[in-house]
Amino acid sequence: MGIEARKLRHKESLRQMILDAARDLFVNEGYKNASIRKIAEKIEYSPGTIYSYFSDKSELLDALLEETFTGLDTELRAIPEAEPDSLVALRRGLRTYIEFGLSNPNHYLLVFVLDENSFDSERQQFKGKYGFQCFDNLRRAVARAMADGHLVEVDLETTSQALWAAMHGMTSLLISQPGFPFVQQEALIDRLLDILLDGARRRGSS
Amino acid sequence: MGIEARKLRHKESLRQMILDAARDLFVNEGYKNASIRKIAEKIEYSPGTIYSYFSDKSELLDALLEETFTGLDTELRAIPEAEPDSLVALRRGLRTYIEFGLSNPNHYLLVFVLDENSFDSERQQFKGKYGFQCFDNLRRAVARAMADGHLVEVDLETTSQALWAAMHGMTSLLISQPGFPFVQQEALIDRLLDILLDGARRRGSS
DNA sequence: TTGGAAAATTGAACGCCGTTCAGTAATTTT
DNA sequence: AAAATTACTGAACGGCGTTCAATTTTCCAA
Repeated sequence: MGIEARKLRHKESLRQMILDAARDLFVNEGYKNASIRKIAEKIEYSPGTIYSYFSDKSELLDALLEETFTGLDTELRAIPEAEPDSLVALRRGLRTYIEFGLSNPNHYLLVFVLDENSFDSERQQFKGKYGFQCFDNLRRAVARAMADGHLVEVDLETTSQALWAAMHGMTSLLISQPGFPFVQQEALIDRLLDILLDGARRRGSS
Repeated sequence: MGIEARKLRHKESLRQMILDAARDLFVNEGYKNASIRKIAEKIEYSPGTIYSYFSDKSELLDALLEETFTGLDTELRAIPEAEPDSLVALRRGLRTYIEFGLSNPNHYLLVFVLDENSFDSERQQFKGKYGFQCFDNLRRAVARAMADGHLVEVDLETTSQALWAAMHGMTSLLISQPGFPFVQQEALIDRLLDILLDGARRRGSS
């Protein structure tokens, strides 16, 4: 059995080597510019070998996305446990989402923005999986803030989706339009959060 | 002189043929999948000919973007003249923006989302030009609503950028995540507009 | 009308790409 | 030691954006 185990360990380690090389190239040169040949050269194997570990280039991408987004999900899950005030927790969740995107711009864009075939709905669905998982965290945070009377109880799903859209917009603009003369980033994010939480807040108590 | 004019007209018409064929392919198959060879075949010329009218593939794209976005700019410019209530005008402008994006998804994504080289800042700047032009319309609408006392007078630029980000987010999510179980589109857009305009509104009068 | 210059167009060629697969090398089993 | 299984190679395929020498077409002066 030790032999089987070693073989398996070797396969695993090569698989990880491929992933590491791929991440480096995807992040630094973008998905399109990172060629299978370059990845193969980096790990000193032939291009063909990669295809016995991953069925195609986009499966490499999927594996990396899963790794990265699992991290965000963990971060988001921790917030409601650490923060008793549900409105503060919601705000922190929204900020965390944006900051994750800004720290992992390539990964973020690849999950939330279609740029390739347009069709291929099978894979598109899969790509989105991680996004939908993270969205659940947002929905729970909104639900809690509504239950606590902080937010007006307009349809939970609609409100959550509207907030997500706004977050996504801020994140993707900051990433993909670096040439635009944005005001100071922190102030801009705070202003959007102010507007959103104010606009969704239950009136009458203040 | 009539000869020169005819030659020029012919060059113009071939240029337009190329653009028409390119638009068709860019929109229907996406920028990446639309190859110069396919465009050439469509107009029954050789691939090389296209390069005596456009310096490269992305210049084709730029020309198409300019055509399309000039249309949006015109639409947006017309709103403040037609709508006396500045708050209603602002809302209509925001809606127009989203609807334009939804009607021209490929063009929208190509202007507002980077997906290619990541670097190449020269062209990135140029691509954004149209977006920035449209942003001016939003800023003017916000300024007017502030001047009329409808919105709280927090920094104009910051508020405008925050609203733009939210719009962009809704637009690009609806375009690029067709697999997500969104609630009814109209209701979702309205809810976001409600939240935003409520969150930015001057308090105390209601 | 015609000859030659100027302009327009061609299409083969270059160096990339993702992907496949017959063949070879390495390893394990018998 | 031979056979069988596994891992890996790298040439090859068809496609891409782009270039450019060669060719065709168009124009005007002689």
